[in-house]
Amino acid sequence: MKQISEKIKLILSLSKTHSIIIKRFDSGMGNGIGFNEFLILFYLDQAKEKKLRRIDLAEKIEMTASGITRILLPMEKIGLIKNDSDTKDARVRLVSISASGRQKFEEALERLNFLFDDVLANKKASEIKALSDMLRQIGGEILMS
Amino acid sequence: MKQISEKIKLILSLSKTHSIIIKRFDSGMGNGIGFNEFLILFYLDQAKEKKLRRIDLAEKIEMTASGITRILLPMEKIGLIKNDSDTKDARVRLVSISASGRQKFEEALERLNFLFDDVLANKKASEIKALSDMLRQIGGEILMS
DNA sequence: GATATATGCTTGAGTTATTAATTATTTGTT
DNA sequence: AACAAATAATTAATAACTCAAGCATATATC
Repeated sequence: MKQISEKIKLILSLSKTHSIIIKRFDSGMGNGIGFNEFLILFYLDQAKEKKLRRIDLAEKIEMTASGITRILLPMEKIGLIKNDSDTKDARVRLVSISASGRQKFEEALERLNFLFDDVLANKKASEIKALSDMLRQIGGEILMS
Repeated sequence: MKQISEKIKLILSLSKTHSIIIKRFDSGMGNGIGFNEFLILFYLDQAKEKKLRRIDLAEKIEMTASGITRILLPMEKIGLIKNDSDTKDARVRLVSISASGRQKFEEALERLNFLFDDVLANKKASEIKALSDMLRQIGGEILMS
């Protein structure tokens, strides 16, 4: 039996759990939106009145600018987001969340919170925070390596 | 500013770090194979002389049977895996890793280990194990919820 | 102030996955 | 034994992304 390091096991665990979460989100509990659409609405909601450039959105959700163009198109069509031009830079197309987009987002957020209330019921707040921080750190380290 | 729960932050962290890992793996460090191909080779390597059914592979890597069919086709063509039929059940097509597949896998594994030696350099073994266990637990909880 | 280079975004083509339907075979029921 | 239901795998159609190229605009350099 080949010995598999704990580092590799970590990657496998992370990958598997990620797949499970995305699958669950996309099949029903996402309130009609996919996980990446949820992420977009999240960052737009965080930005509040401020608008985001497509390129910034791309960086935040680890997607290409091309992918952003394509995912935003139907989102605008069904009124989840709004487009604006930048007065300072004509190349830029700013994106902001609409009222109905914010509502849809908040509903999805609530469902996600409910699910994880159950899933993480036996975890201490400190544990959750520690796990979260560690994951972020790892991501940062990879980007810098 | 809307308050975002630690639970949601955890999902965001997990998702982001996952994206970063996959991106890094698929662009170069995977030794020519993609992350899902790596996962397939991993489980086949673990199984050693035992062969796996496509459906089992699908479950292990959280992919559909259809996806497995498509990803295995080119892998067989370039000789990373081998196909066999089951003597007991004619519906089944068993898959096993080839010698060259094992070599390719071990090279990718080594690179991944090197990368994470750096990335996790400041983490204790116990921390890594704890993180890994917690992620697996969460995945399990979601499946049961 | 003209020209080279960089940046933001979109588009066409290709890739990789999914879902729904189909085929082949096995298992269970009467 | 006959037939219904379940299971393993594939296929066709579709979805969601990527990469490479291109267009428009902005910035820097001479």
